[in-house]
Amino acid sequence: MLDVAKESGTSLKTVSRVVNGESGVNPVLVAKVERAVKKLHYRHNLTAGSLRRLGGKTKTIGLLLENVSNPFSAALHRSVEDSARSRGIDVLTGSLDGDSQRERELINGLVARRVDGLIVVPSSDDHKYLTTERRAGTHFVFIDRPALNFNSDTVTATNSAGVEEAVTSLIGLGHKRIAYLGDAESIYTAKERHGGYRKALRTAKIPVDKDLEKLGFADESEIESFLIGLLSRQNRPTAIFTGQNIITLVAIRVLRSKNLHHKIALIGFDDLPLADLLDPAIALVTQDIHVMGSIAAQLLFDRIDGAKTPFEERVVPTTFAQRASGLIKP
Amino acid sequence: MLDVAKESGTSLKTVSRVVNGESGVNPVLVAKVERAVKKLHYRHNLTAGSLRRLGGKTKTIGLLLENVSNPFSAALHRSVEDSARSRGIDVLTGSLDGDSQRERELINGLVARRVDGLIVVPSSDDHKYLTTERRAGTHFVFIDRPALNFNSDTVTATNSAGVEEAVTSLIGLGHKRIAYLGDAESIYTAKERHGGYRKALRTAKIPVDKDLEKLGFADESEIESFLIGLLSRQNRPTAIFTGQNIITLVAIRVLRSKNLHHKIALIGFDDLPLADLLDPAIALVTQDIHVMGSIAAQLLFDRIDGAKTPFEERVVPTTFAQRASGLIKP
DNA sequence: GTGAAAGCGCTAACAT
DNA sequence: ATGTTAGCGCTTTCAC
Repeated sequence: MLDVAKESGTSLKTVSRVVNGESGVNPVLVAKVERAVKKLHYRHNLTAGSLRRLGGKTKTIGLLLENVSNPFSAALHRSVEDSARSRGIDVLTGSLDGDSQRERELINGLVARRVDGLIVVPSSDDHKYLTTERRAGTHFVFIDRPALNFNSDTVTATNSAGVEEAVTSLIGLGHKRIAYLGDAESIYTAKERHGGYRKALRTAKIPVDKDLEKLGFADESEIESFLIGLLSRQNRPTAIFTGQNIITLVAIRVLRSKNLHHKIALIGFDDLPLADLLDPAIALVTQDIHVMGSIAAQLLFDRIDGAKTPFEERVVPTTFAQRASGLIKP
Repeated sequence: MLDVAKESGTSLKTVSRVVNGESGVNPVLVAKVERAVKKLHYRHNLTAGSLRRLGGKTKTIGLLLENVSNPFSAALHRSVEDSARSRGIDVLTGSLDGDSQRERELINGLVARRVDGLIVVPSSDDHKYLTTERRAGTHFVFIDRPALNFNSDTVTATNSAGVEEAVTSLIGLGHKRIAYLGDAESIYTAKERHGGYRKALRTAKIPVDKDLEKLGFADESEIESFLIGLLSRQNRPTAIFTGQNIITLVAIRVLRSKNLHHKIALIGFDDLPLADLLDPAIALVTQDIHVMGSIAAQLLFDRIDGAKTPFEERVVPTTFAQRASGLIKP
């Protein structure tokens, strides 16, 4: 910058003003500075600036996802990126893969980079350790699932109500034996979704049959074998609700292989590309990921801008995309 | 850091040594410093460090993709993230959406953040402007398509050979009227893929029928209407090759709506989730995205480490996943 | 092995 | 409207 000042015959501060587009600089000097910038191939150094800048903002946020390559995470990423870009903020991303150790490592790393804030799909089950980080000035917004032992802004979907609506529709068609396959209840969303299933049964006064439920699978083959067992029973279910997209995928495959895909109803949670092109088209309860991401970004930016309001817990409605597989009668 | 030094009764430099895990520090002092760090909630500031550090490395790279939420970009992102993580490097991402203006803006922004290097799926058709940036010390690796007017390391797939193989297999089944729908030839990969189609025809001495080809569509409805026109002709094609996944999707829908999905062969380029579950299962030519990403990351890290070797053009083989839709006979 | 001083590239506060 | 000076938090160099 000093070189540019010398080359243009001005002072360091004037160069700074021009480079930052501040108003109130003589156009003649602006032109001189710009010529020198070009000549010397000067590139402004943003990181050096944030060192001294008031508030020390780096105009960078962190986004910690389950896995940047899964469709849910990727869509969330895009939504956050769009909100961030409109404010000139860059996004550092990372995949946690459900690993709580990695969550801590990545958060520490991003704090060391002095990100202005973090949007996190949490992988750990205790976030007390963030209290210190927040005191040091880093803001946190949780998305998809809330933090534990740590109060913060949170964006979730109506997991329970979404499942309840879909299962109720199955009951409306006359189904009484509805299987439920989901993730382990230790996962917040899985517990919520299962709760919605149970609530729908309770409302319809259908007793819970634990043999029709399974929560938590080690891998795809375990899903498959449970389903095969379920379908080969005397008194097999007439409908299946799958609480997560990999489980839905396996269910589609198994139903096909048993040639039951037109006989047994199926509704899944989470979007699935091409679901409407399958035969039968697959009914799904989906989340409005774009809205969730932009709300999370907005909450974070408000905190970064100094909002001192109480933490918010925003809940975004799910959508029930009813399709042929959800309309099969018992 | 000075506060920590005071608290621990040591000097600033000793704190720096401890915080950076340098060897040759008295364990007693290390313990003292660590106690003070805890007590004062000290957090190391990485960005300040890179200001003075030799070589000025920020341990950050930029990754510019078509759109972080599309499956190809997302998979590439994950692959690069994994390579970067193993070297303690963070990744700043951005979506270009085919906008060359945005490409320049984002690259300028990332250079201003002093990323050590960039991996780019280019959206512009002239990269001469990067020459200056490279001279300033930023390294570039291009992926999926090469840069124009700018020599650099590049990772691409065997677009042409992949299509050629698939079209040749159609010819082997007896197809002579094979339609080709792809992106505009201004896009490198689209041109390559179309070239593979033409080559397969030439080898088999099948004359090109321009009525069976269309390159470049404004939107999905244009794809749809072209296909509908194609299929309602007297002398309609017996097979279709689609050079990109959105076109493949539309083709699947149109073939179904005309009830021709079991009569006309279809092979598409790029992976499509659930493609094997459709009826018929869809044959696809796919890229090994994971390998492409890790090669790109490796090339970039080598440059960052100072490699002065000539620029490399690495080509990763595609895979032909033959399935029912590709086996339909004329 | 440890510490003091200089300075990375920039912005803030205060002149002029 | 423009310039000067101090200092952000750290690493480097070099002296002890």
